[in-house]
Amino acid sequence: MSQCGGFHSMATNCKDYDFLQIEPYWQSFWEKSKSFRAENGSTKPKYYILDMFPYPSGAGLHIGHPEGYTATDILARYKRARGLNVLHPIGWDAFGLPAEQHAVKTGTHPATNTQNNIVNFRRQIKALGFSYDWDREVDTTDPTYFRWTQWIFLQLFRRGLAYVDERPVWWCPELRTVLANEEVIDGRSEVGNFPVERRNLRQWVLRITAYAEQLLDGLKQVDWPDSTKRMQEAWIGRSEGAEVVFGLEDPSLGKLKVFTTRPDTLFGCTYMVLAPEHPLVPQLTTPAQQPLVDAYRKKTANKSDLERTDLAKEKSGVFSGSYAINPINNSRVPIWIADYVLMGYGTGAIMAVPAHDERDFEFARQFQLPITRVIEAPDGSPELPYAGDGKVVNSPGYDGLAWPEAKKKITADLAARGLGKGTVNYKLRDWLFSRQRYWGEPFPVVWVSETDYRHAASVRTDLPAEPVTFTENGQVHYALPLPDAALPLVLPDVKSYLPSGTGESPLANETAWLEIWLNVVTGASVPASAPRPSGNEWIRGRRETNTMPQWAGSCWYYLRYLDPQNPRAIASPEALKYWDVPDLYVGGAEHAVLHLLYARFWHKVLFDLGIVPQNEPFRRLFHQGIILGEDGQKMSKSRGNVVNPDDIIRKYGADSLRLYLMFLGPLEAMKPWNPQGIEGVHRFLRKVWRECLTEEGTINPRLSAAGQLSADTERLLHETIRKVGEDIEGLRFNTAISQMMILLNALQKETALPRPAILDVLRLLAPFAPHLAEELWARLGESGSIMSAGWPTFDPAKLVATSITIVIQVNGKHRGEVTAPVGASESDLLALASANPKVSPHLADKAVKRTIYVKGRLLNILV
RNA sequence: GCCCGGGUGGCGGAAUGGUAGACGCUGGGGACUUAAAAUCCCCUUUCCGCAAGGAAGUGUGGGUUCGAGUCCCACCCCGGGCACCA
Repeated sequence: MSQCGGFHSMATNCKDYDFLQIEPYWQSFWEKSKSFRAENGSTKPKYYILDMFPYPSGAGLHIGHPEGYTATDILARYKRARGLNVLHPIGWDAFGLPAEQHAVKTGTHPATNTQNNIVNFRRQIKALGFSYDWDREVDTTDPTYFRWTQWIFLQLFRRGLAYVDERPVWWCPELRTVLANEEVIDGRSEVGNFPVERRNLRQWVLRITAYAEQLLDGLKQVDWPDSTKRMQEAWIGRSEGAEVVFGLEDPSLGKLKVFTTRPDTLFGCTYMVLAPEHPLVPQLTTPAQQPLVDAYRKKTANKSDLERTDLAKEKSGVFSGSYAINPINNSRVPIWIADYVLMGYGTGAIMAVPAHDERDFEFARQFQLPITRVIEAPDGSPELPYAGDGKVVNSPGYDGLAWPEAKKKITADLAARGLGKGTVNYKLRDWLFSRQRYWGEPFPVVWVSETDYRHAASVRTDLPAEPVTFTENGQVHYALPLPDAALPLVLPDVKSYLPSGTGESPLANETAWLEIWLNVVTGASVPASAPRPSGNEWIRGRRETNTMPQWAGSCWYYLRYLDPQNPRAIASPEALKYWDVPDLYVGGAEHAVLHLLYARFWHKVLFDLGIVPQNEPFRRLFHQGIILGEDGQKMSKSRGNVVNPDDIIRKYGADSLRLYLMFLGPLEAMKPWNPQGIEGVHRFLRKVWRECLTEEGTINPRLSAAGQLSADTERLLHETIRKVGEDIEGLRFNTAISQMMILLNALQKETALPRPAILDVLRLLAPFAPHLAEELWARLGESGSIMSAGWPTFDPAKLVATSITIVIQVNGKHRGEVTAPVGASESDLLALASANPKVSPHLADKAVKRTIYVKGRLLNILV
C-alpha cells in the first residue's frame, strides 16, 4: 500500500497526477494479484506473444528494449481485454562473453555478476509496468533450464547432427576463443572489435546443412518481413547446377570434379581452377611448376580471409603444369591454381568460362587465357563477359538452344555417360557450435577409448548410428554422450576464468572435473584420481572442455515458457499443443539470420523427433526499428547520446515513456529520440486526468450519467474505438495514440461529459498507459481492475454521418467544398457546386464536359 | 558490384489513386495571474497580396490518369544486408 493510502481502498488518493506514487502502487497491485498469469489447461482461446529476451548486460536496459516490449505489452493487454488467455513471458539470455570477461577481470564467478544484472533488468522492466507472467521467467544459465539445452543437444547428437571436426576457424587472440563466421565482421571480432586469424582447431559442428532445403522451404509459410526472408534465403544460398567430371591428361591421377551452375557453357571452358587447398594440387603440379605453386600456396595460406575475398584486388594464380580433358568435346584445358576459388564451396574446383563469367573473364585477361563465346546475346552485341539470356553457339550438337534448355540437355547427356549429374549446392555451412569458454553450457559428452565405447554401445541404446570420433596423436577418441538422466552437467568452480590459450577452455585446468571414472549406464562420475569404483560399467574418460555458444539457450526458450517448471520434459505435450507457437514474435532485425535461423533449425529437428507439433517456430515476425540518439546517430556510450529509461520514468513516469515510444513513429521505423517530444504525450495524459478528477482529486462534476455527447463527438468516439482496435491489431500504435488525442480534444470541448464515454476512453488507453487507466478507473468508483472490464465496442450505425462534406474540384483543382445530405445525388452536388461562391467563378461561361464523382468524398467537374 | 528499405514543413511524422502536412514538438501572439508555473485560445510549408484570394509544393526528370506523396520508367541521395559461393 502506498504511503498516501486512506479513503480510496483501491487506488492512491493523490490530488494531481503523481505518477511516482501511482505507478509503483499499481505495479505492486498487479504483482500481488498475479494479474498477468497465463493459465495452462484453460478452455479459453490462447494468444502467445513473444519478445526476444534480453542479454542482461551490466549497462542495464537500453531505450531500445522498452520499444519492442511496450508494443507487445499493448497487444498483450489488448488481447486480455478481448478475453483471450494471453501468454506474455520474459527471461534472460544470460550466458555470454561480457559476463565472462568481467569474471576474468575481477575473479568473481560470472554467475554472480549475471544475477546482479538480472536483478537490475528485472527492476527496470517492472518499473515499465509490462504485463509479464513472472512465474514463467526463464534463465538460460539456470541448471534446470540448461539441462534441457543439453538434452536437445543430445537429441541432435543421437541423430548424427552433431560431429567433431578439425577445421580452420576464426581464432581471436585477444578473446582467446574461436568465433563463428557470423561473429566476425571485416576481419575483426563483433565483440570487442579485435583482430582475428585462421587456426585449425577441433570443433563441435552442427549439421544445419542437412536442413538447408527445409529451412528454405519453410520460409514460404511464415508471415515475416520480406527483407528478413530474403536475407535467410540469401544466407542459405541455394544454387542448382551440375557436377561435371573432367578427365586428367595423366589418367593415373584420377578425375577432377567441378560444380557449375552453367553446364550449358561447357564448350566455353578454356581452363580449370583449383583452390590452393585442393587435395589434388600436389599431384597435378609438374616439377617445372613446383617452386611457383609452392610459393603461391604458402602465400595464400597466410592470407586472411579479408585479404582473400577483397574484390578490389587483382586476381592471382599460378599454372599447375597439368591439363584436364573436357568431357563434352575432349579438348585439352590447362589447370590453374587460384585463390578466387574457395575450397569450402562445391568441390573446390571450377571449370572457367571466361566469356560468360565476370571473375573468370578477369582472370583470363590477366593471364592471357583464351576466351570462347558460347552464348549469343539476343541483340548480337559482341561484348564480353556476357551473363545474360541467349542462345547457345559454338557448341556442336546444342547450337540454337536457349541456355536453360541446353543446361538440361547437357546435364542429362553427361549423366548418361556417367560424367556428371545435376546437383544442388548451398552457401550455408554447418554451424560451428563450440566455444573455448567457461561461461556456457558444458557439452554432456565424455571422450573414451574405442574399447570402452564398444562396451558402452552394448549397454546403451541412445548412441548415434555412427560414432563421433576424433584423432589426436594417432589415437582415436570416441564421443560418449551422458545418459539423459545424468543431466544437467553443471559447470565446476574454477580457479581462473582465463581460457587456457591453447584452444581449450578454462575447464581444461579442472582435473577433478575433467578426468573421471564414468558410469556408462547412469552417467555418474568420480574423479580419476580416486580408485575406480567396482563394477564393469565404470570406464575412464575425459570430459569435453568446450562449451556451447550463446545461441544455444535462445534456440528454444520460447518452448520452455509454455511449461517452465516441468522436470520431465522441455514442456508437456498438452502445453505444447495448447499454446502452440507464438502468434507474434517481436525483436530486432539484427537477428535476421543468426538466432532466427538456428532456432528454426532446432525446432525442425524437434518436430522430426515428434516433440513439437509444428515445423516452424515463428509464424509471424515483426522487427521494431532502432531508436537513434537525439543527434540522429546510433546510441552509444562513446557518443554520450544514450537515453536511460530510469531517468525518463523519474521525470515523466512509465506511462508517458510507453506512450512516447509508441508515438515516435511507425514501430518498424528507425527514428531519433527527441527529449522535448515526450512533453506532448505527457500533457495528453494529464489532460485525461483532469477530465476525470478535479484539483482536489475528487470526481470531476462535469462527468454525469445523464449527459449526452454532441452527434459529431459521439461519432468520433465510435470511430476512435474502431480505429484504436484496428491499429493495435496492425501494430500501428502511433496513429492509435493520435486518434485518442483527437478524441480527447473533442471531449474537452463538450459541455457535458457522459460517464460511459470517459470510461470508454480509459479502457482504450489502458493497454498504452495502464497505471493511469487503473488509477482513474478506481477513482471514478468503478470496481475491480480495468483489465477485467473488457474492450469497448463501437456501433457501426453511429459511424454514419447524416451530412457529408464533398470536395469540389474543377479540372482536377480543389476549388471549394459543399455540405450535402448523405443521400445527395451527383446532380444535386453539381447544382450545389455551381451555386457555391468559391466554385462558380471557375465554371462561369463554360460548358460542363464531364463530372467524376467519388461517392461521399469528391466531385471533379471538367469544363 | 548485387539484393532490400526509405527520401513529405524548422523537427518526429499522417494521408483505401480523391482537400498533402492529421496528431505532436518547436517557434510566435494572446487570455488567466501581482508574477511565474500550469492551463486555455489563435497563428506556424513557401512565394505574391493590406485583405479577399491566388500560385507553387511530397529527392530529380519523364509518363499513365479527370485526378499521383501514392502507380510505371530513368536517375540522384540516405540507411540496412550480402559480397570472388562458380
